[in-house]
Amino acid sequence: MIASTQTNHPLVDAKPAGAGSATLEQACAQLKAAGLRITQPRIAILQALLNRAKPASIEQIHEDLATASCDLVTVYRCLAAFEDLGIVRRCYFQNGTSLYQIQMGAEPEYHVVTKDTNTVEALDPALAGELRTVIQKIEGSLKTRGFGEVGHIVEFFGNAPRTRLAAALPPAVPKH
Amino acid sequence: MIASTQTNHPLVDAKPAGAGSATLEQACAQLKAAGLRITQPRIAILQALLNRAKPASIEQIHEDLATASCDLVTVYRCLAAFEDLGIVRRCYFQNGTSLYQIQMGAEPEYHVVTKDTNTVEALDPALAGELRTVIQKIEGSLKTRGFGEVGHIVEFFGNAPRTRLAAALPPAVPKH
DNA sequence: GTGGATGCAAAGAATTTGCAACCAA
DNA sequence: TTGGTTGCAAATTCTTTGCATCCAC
Repeated sequence: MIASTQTNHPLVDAKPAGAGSATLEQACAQLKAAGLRITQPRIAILQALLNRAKPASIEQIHEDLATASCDLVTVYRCLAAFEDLGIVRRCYFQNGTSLYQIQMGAEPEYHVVTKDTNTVEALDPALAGELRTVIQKIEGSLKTRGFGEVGHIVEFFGNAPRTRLAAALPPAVPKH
Repeated sequence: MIASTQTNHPLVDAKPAGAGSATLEQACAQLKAAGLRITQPRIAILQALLNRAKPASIEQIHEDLATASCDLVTVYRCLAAFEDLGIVRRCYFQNGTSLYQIQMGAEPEYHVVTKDTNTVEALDPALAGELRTVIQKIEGSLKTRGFGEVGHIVEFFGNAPRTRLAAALPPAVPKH
């Protein structure tokens, strides 16, 4: 259940790291390797994740399914399975909810979550690299100390414009 | 300075007022400054947080209150208020729950949460320093990019080294 | 055909809200 | 006195579970 830095799945690890962009095929291969079935809802959910690329909430993902919609419970179950396999990474949000993002064993990405709009942006690549380096050192150190299944959560937050703890946060004013 | 919030609470004086370590007086002063009242439940909760020093769940804090117990709802409300004031810092846990830790504007601490025992340990200080440095750079960069109220979440997870696991297996992580 | 997956409903858990009583300032 | 706080109960929201049905392999 952890955003492990590595996968344990030969099929995926064997893949040339060239991509960086996850594909539906890779994800399906991973499912298969784990003995899970390639079902219509799973494909639709993976598709939705791939389309977004950015972290999305369970609700958002469910809404994205549109015609290929399935039960919300199924989305929960599928995402849990995907997370176990390392296909998706879970991002923790300040209000306690989580967002899911396609990951596929690639290097973890770090981002800024904009609190008021609930959108996600990338960090400066150079700084993200530095961060990754430090995190790897820390995780290595933890493993040395004897910890198993080491993982981490890293999220940055910020407000894009103003917004103070307004009791009634006005809807993010989508374009008219 | 002597804005000394007079407390008739014996436990208060038991706490050493070391530099950098948060004290009940500081917390009370901060409450006062924000126009909030110094109530018995709030003192008890702050005390519990100070005694723990390490992140604790709302449930744990509530249990710690013992004789000075108050309603669980009050713990929720107080911690929310403390968080707004920066008196406590919230740590995000893998199962989606949060842990709270007294903070008081001091430098953020980073730790490892041991999944199986739900306990918390410090990181290697040197590595934690490196991490802090990178995070500060990133947050600075975000501010430059125009983000307001920048913040972050950083948590590491792992399973306890076997040696320690045998020692004590307290109630497992509150499942959710 | 078979066991894993799904849908639906219902249970649970965590957190919030409404409101009258209460008490710190 | 007075408005911030608390307690209790009920409501919400989010997530999980049970089980009969369904379908990928």
